Amino acid sequence: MEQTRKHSKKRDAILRCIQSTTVHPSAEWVYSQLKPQFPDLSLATVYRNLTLFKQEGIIQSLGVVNGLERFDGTTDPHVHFICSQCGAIIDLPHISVLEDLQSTVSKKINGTIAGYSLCFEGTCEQCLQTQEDITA
Amino acid sequence: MEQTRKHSKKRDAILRCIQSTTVHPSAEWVYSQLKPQFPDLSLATVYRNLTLFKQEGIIQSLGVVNGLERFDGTTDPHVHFICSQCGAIIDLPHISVLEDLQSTVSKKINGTIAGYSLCFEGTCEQCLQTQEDITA
DNA sequence: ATGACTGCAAAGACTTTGCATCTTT
DNA sequence: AAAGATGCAAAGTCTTTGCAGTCAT
Repeated sequence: MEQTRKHSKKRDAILRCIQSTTVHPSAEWVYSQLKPQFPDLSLATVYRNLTLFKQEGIIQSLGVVNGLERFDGTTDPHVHFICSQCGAIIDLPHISVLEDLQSTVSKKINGTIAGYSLCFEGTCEQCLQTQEDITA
Repeated sequence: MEQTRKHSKKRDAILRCIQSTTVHPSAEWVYSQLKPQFPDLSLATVYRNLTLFKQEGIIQSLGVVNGLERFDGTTDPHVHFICSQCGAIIDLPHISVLEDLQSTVSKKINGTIAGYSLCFEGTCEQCLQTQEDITA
């Protein structure tokens, strides 16, 4: 039997939550956002639905930062900046040069490319600011 | 008191191991490689030293793939390809276009950039081959 | 009603840590 | 000797899973 999807308010809320933020949240973050509205929400449900969305390809995983998997409500490949101090993940506007790279790369490895992730790492503006404050 | 580093055969071996392979290994992989040569080696030691090398900046972490953190004995930022089927991480020759991007990005975010990681994802040649074999 | 969805708690998987012991200097 | 390094096992974290109850169709 084919698995038929049923409607679920919590699932909807989880998806809406991740799609309406720019923080590239972890499961825990989504959970804590929705908990007030759904007092009986379980973290397991968040994990289960996030996994589901990933499989369906409507969200993407950005990998693990400081032990927590981070998600992106957007599915198209794009560029991120991760602050190595606070773990913030900041979106950067699409950089078109990569289109060319993609075809170059697929030829080089003789494989197929499903997507890419270009990630810069360093210290974000806010953390630089904080440092200054402390040093001052 | 300043922590003085002492010499350790196992540490040396761990570093040599990760520096002399192109597989971008996990801690477990390094452990299993060295275990025959050091029967009393502990996985904890591998983890501890890997963490140490990371802090010293002589190796880099490529993030978590299928639940396992993967390392690279090389520290300079470069491009990788990850096979989403088998988890293989393949090095790709440096792509110079990124130099320009880096400065563009640092201006955009008003932060400092320590490095980047450009990662393509898809199916590697070997896995494509395997699929053909199965389908055939 | 039927099958999917969920909460809860237990189980898992990977990594870290405490402590006694062994090594290096 | 003194201080770091290691093995072992226990503890931690994040994530997944089993199961019984709940909700959507």
